[in-house]
Amino acid sequence: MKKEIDNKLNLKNIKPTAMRQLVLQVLTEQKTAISLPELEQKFEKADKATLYRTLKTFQENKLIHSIEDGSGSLRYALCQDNCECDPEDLHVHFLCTNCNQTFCLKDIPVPTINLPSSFSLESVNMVVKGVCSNCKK
Amino acid sequence: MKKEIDNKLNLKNIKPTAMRQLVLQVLTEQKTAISLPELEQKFEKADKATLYRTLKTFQENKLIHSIEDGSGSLRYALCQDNCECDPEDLHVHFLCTNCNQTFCLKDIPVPTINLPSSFSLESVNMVVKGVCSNCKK
DNA sequence: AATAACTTTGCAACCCGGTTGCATGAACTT
DNA sequence: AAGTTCATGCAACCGGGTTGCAAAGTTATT
Repeated sequence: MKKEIDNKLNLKNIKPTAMRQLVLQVLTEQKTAISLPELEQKFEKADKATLYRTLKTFQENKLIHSIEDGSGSLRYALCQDNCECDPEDLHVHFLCTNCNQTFCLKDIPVPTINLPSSFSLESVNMVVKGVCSNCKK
Repeated sequence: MKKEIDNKLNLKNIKPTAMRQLVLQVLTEQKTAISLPELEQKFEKADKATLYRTLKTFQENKLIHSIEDGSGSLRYALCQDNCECDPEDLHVHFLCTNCNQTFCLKDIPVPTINLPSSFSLESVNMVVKGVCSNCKK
């Protein structure tokens, strides 16, 4: 619903332009994390750079998070409601080596790592690769 | 020592060409995981494609492992002696956001993840980002 | 309502890591 | 020595990501 989309944007202090509404729409319908090229394909005609910058603003305002998907490219997915993208907020991601989809394992938080005390922690990227349930059959 | 280098190669069934000896030499001296472009710079004149293929054979023969370093590119480091690159053999990597070096945290194994039973596990890429001890001072 | 100031969009171009095709060259086989 | 196989070097390409810049759209100011 249009209202909800605008709401989400407003909540994160993102001006609701047409483009942004559309992109958020797609991200909302999307069950798996999506890459920029994939997002591009969801539109008839859309400019890569604009989408790129849209994702960037979304990420800066913590509406979405990104992960390196384990195959060299970035994927994006909506954050949980009160996610601040701090290490505690992060979950594990799963890349299916067959269908190439990336799943957010939202209920598997990234395990805590005991870094040497001389290292400081900012974020964690954890991607598990394997075969997903759809492809295993 | 030349002998040791050749030994390592032979042990993994890799024909010890001049190029391979040189690359293994560099990897041995290297304390942190190195990227292909970085490796290129270690030589006066060397072909990217050759280095690329050298790394690839090294990896196929489990002499080195690779990780997505958290900034979109791949880095390579020598495997531990009896590493088979199975999930149990893997360790956590650390990317310093300041000096951009990637450290193998050899004594921190990748934590076990309880995947939904419908998912099968092949490998794990875990990169922690933060500031390393050298840069923290 | 008109102008100025700022933001977003679209296009083109670029960068860079990774990768492949192909021809030459080295090493091993008979 | 001829033939096969494998390694190397060069060039070219691909694709994801990123930037500069000018046009279009918004918002603020008078």
